[in-house]
Amino acid sequence: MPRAATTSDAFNAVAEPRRRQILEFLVTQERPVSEIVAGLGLEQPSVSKHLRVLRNVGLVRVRRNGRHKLYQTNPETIRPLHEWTKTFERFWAHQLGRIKERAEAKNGT
Amino acid sequence: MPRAATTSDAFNAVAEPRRRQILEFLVTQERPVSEIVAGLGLEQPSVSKHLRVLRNVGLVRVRRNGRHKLYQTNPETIRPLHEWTKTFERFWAHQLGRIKERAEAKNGT
DNA sequence: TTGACATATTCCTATATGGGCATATAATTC
DNA sequence: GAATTATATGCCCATATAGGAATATGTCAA
Repeated sequence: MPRAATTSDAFNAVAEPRRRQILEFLVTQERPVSEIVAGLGLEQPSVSKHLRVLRNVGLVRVRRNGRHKLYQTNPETIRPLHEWTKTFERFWAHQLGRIKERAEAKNGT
Repeated sequence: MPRAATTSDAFNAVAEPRRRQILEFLVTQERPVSEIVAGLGLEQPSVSKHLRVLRNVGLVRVRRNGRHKLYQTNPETIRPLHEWTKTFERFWAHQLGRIKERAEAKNGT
């Protein structure tokens, strides 16, 4: 079996660095494709393809405006990733985390 | 160019659901491979391969103990992912969401 | 050493890329 | 309609899977 499709979920979509760049670029403001191309220095077809992947997993929203299409990051879809990483937070942060960790280790949890 | 290697960074390594499972399983306690196999119901070679990927990006640590090898999640490596997702946090939390909702309602999206 | 247990690696295969390039679709203006 | 601008898609290719089965390596015990 090959690797899961980039369109299968946000985790896979976000694994690609350029897509992360695009998401960062589009989070403060909606922008047309041409601005992404110019702003990030990527080829236009490449940007369109990445946007398609991002749209398929709901990481961006589109809106047509004349001959432009305005894309914007949909932050809600990033939230589950945040929540997942957050479950590990207590294991790197404070002492309380480590204490709890040890307690659970003893407990077999 | 194909997709980046799963060993290229934590983002790619974590894109695979089983590897996320393994990380969750190993975060509270170090465990031998056999326990991962039993606990998650995966094939042993598959687990070994996933562990290799996780080790290559620093997401797990290994320690030999007799004929067992004890693996444990290294939460520090997940931290950058958490930080990245966190940069979007303020965009899903408050007013921006409502503004967007209204705009989309008008737009029919 | 031999045997048993634990883990890692190798080979194979089907599939999903992501970039480059050319081209198609869409919307606007003349 | 024709020309122009903006974006999307199609095709080709090299590469990286992830699973399955078989096998190799490693460690301990008798």
